[in-house]
Amino acid sequence: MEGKRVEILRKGPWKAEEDEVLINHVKNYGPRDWSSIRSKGLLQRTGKSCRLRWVNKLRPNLKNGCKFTAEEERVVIELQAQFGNKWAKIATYLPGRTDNDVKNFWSSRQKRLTRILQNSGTPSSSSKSLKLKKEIPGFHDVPLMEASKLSSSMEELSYSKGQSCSTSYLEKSQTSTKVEQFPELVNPQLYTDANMAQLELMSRGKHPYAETRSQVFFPQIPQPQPSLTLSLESQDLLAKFEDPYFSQVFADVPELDSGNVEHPFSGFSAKEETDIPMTPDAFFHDFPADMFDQMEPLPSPSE
DNA sequence: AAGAGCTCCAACCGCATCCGA
DNA sequence: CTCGGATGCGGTTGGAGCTCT
Repeated sequence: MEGKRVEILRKGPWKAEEDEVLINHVKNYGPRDWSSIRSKGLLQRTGKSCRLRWVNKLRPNLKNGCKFTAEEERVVIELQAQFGNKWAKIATYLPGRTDNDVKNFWSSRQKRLTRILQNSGTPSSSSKSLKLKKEIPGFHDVPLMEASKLSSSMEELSYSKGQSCSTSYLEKSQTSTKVEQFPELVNPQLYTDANMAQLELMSRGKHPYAETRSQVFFPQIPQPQPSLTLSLESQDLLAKFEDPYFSQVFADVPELDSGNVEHPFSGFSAKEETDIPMTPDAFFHDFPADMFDQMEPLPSPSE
């Protein structure tokens, strides 16, 4: 066996030192040449493993450890209905989220939905339903008049464990048309976690507000927001530009600078949590001319 | 307090696609 | 055109940590 070096391939959880090596590699060479990391002897990890680690954990501006907001939930649910299990594609619409995040979110949601539907046949069987109710503090305290806001209200209410996360571009673009404008019922399949919790209560034969009200109850989801009326192509583009890593990483990579990579959102995405320094005009200035062709025209102020 | 059950998520695997030689 | 390596993607799994009884 001489001449044939037996390579020990590391698997499993990453150590901080390994992360550091990986980050250094990306700083020097960009997010590519993953397999050279092993061939250079920097890490005993496969290129695939390195890439995955970078994409899912080390990439800048990831919302690691943050629960999906109600808005993100809605986007995932909507896009899943549209694209199917194209997690990578869906993830491009959710800044800071990876395909793995979306995939995990969806599968746990599916499990939960399955369980709820099963329990709906056996209302008394769900000791776990009680747990679910507990996961949404203040659930029973939401007055009926607030029901149409439930989806957004639950954004804060439903994630007892998750820290609050930064507002995404998507959310930001929609704050002026928050969900209170959309009380009407939409596709019942679009249950958010919060809605599912209500559904679960229903499945146990108990309306969340049954104690005080007798109105017909149904989970209420906001309608697609204006930003979602963009053509999918444009959204793709937006999502790419939105990715903060797009500029951050390449700014550090000299050999990639030749193209002078600069995206129209630079200066925006990095500060999206605080304020938007650009004027609306400047903001749209660099978009492709046809980008808004398929947008539904907003009513003019005079109307 | 302890054990069982459950959820979440990081990471692996296999297949598909891309791309350069 | 073809082949092989690199990369991307979606499905799956295993373990840590949490909740419930």
